[in-house]
Amino acid sequence: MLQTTTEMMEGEGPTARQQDVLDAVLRLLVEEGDRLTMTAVARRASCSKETLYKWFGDRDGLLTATVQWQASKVRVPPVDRKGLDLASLTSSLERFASDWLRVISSDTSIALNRVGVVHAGSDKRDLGAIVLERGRFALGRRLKPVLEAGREAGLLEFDDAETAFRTFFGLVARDVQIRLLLGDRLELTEAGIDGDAVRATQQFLALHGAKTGPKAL
Amino acid sequence: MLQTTTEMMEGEGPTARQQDVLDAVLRLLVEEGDRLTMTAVARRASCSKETLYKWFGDRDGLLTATVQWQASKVRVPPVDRKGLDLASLTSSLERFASDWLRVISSDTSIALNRVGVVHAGSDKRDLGAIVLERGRFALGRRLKPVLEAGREAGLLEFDDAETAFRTFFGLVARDVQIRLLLGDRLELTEAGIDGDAVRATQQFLALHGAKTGPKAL
DNA sequence: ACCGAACCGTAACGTACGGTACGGCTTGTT
DNA sequence: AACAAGCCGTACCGTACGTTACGGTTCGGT
Repeated sequence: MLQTTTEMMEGEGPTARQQDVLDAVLRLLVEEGDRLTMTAVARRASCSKETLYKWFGDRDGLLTATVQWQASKVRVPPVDRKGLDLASLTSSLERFASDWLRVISSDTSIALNRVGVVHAGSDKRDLGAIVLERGRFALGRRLKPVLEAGREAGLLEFDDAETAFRTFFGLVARDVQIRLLLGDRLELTEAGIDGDAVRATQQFLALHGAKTGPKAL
Repeated sequence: MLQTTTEMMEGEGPTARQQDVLDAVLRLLVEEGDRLTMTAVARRASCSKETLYKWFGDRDGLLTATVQWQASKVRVPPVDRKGLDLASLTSSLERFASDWLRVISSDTSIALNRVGVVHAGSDKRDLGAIVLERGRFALGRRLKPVLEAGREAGLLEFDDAETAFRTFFGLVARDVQIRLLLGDRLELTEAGIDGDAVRATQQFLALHGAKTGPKAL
């Protein structure tokens, strides 16, 4: 409720102790869903509620900080645009696909997306927007340069990178995310994920691969 | 809380008056999200809370009845498997795709899916399972016979109908559902939906269309 | 006309939880 | 040693909401 800087809002990230608290929130979010209480957080993190409110302002502030904290932990392996050939492009796409599948099927991602969906349903749209921004849109920003590099190298053909990305997204995610969010017990094995990544990549290449030479599959 | 038949649980569907109540819940769910209160429902539906509890048992019972009621309203236009050629198959798929896009982008669907996601996050997994069952899985059951008819007619090629359906699902829905659930203002015009349906269908045919004769696109 | 069932509107109850206040402990500073 | 700051644990407050209870009204059956 306080507009005045309640800490955290400022530049530098959370302190080590605050990170511990946020990790506790994350774990609790996985276990309890959105009905976690401030009391439970305080108990789990071995801190007082007073401290929680001093650091994060209110419950929403705590959840927001948690979402951002988790998002900041996702590291982005940069893609080298040099020496791009079909093999390296293929493996890049497969890599993106399997990484993404692993992310969206993780407990934390599911819990965070649930929180985002809940908040998007209230008037507080912030959390949903953050999850979207750090998830789906961040992925798009990372992948589009790869697609465009592929096009410049004559390996891919498409008009709009955004549209091409969305096709790739659909081929990779399919019904996985909505099923997991709705509670479907969908067991994704390592091998299954890798297989799906290969399949999605091949399908994408079949749709957008340059028609020069014999296409794979 | 009552285990004894609290009405509704039995065979016949809700009475006309009960349907009015459920429609009110639906409207309220669209407006308020999951934070609708029993008091608000009673006021909106012009009925007493006592009646709500008598008819639906408790809050979850009311929500469950609402989800099932909405799901039962979706009518299924049967697909004729006779005289299947590429043109009719294509238009069937396009029809499915545009119908589906219209459903998942509707206010009621978004609200209902949000409720399902929320409940899937609690221990009450029922609502999520129902939404999944009446949504994604119902679509699969409806579409798979069409795909298999297309295969028998020599128009499609695939090993597993389930896998083929999931590909189609991904090509149609892409990132639309998760974006809407997370609160993204995604304006889907009629023309845009129809265009996406055509695109998804063409992509699906490019991947799974029989290799006899020149393929479209 | 009378009776009972169903139902409406509202008031009341109990509880869970967000948020606040406070006493005591630890740690670092002078 | 004395003091201040920061924080933990706990008790407390106010409120929102699920649930129950009840008086009054409508309505179909006899």
